[in-house]
Amino acid sequence: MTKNVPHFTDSMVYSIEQIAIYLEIHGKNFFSQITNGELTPEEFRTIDVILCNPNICQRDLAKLILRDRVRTGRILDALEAKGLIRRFGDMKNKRLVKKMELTEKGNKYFQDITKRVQPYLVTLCEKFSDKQIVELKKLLNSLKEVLAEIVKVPV
Amino acid sequence: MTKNVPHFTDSMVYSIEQIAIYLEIHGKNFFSQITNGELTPEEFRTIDVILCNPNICQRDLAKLILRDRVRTGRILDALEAKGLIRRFGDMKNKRLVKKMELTEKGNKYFQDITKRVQPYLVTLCEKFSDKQIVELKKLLNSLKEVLAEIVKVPV
DNA sequence: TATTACATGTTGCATTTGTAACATAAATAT
DNA sequence: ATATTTATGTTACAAATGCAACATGTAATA
Repeated sequence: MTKNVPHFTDSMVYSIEQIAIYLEIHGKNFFSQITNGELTPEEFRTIDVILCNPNICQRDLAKLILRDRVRTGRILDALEAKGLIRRFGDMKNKRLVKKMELTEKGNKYFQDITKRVQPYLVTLCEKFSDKQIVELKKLLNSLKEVLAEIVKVPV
Repeated sequence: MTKNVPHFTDSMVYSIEQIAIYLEIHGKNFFSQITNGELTPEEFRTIDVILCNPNICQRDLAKLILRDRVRTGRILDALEAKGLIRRFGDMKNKRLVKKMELTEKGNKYFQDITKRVQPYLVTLCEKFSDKQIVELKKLLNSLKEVLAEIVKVPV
């Protein structure tokens, strides 16, 4: 009697990966359009994380956006070059670290983009009831927690 | 009265993107370990799609794995070089196209990896009830359909 | 028939990303 | 006190990816 192993493409993981690809393609198109290529989706997310977590160093930021230190540094290089953030040295556990904050320009810019992103986020949810949205968010967050325990991010 | 725009990082989209990053990191580690770097997660997924969709040409495959033709072609180059698939010319709408099929070796290899992937997929679901799993899959598939309509994949 | 558009796959180059190593300095161990 | 480990950020090179263009052949159109 042969064991019936299900196809990977029927798994939840595959669905999420496909959704992520869609989101990536759309994000790239969307941002390149509404910002004239001045801001990438990843840069946008990073700014939001910086805003929600003031006074963190680069490595802490890396842990939050789940990217390694090199990549995180490069994102910040780009944001700094565009004048959207400012970097400054500071101490953390008696160690010199680099922290960052939004500039006036960055803040204004970010507010503007954030507003323009809303309609898209709403569109995605239109097919779902409020209750479904809540349920989906809850399940996704649980899944994220499971993954956070299993997966070690190289930071 | 200021409008209260929610943070992007509180959105469902952000959660999914983070989960996807976790899955990517883990997939890379996992596959590089159990296959000694011989197979990437993307190659594995591609093989599964090929198996589930026999007799398709490269472009049809590209549409299914949501990658452009260049990238799809390169994945197939790699799989062919490893002797896991065979490519052959065929006709589709009076047009010469390239199709592909698993080799004996590829089939055996794939079955083996598939079995080893199962425990991981199970682990991810452990925290959820069967009912929750069903619900989550259903919601994700709906979301995927919404995205499939909105996002045009450049193939 | 000539021309234009579409479908399919590939190539070449620029950009992005990943990996390993380096640099610095503090904490810890010997 | 000296050596080793840990934390943080950067640099340099290799690998992967994206994008535009090409190549070929069919369909559609003028």
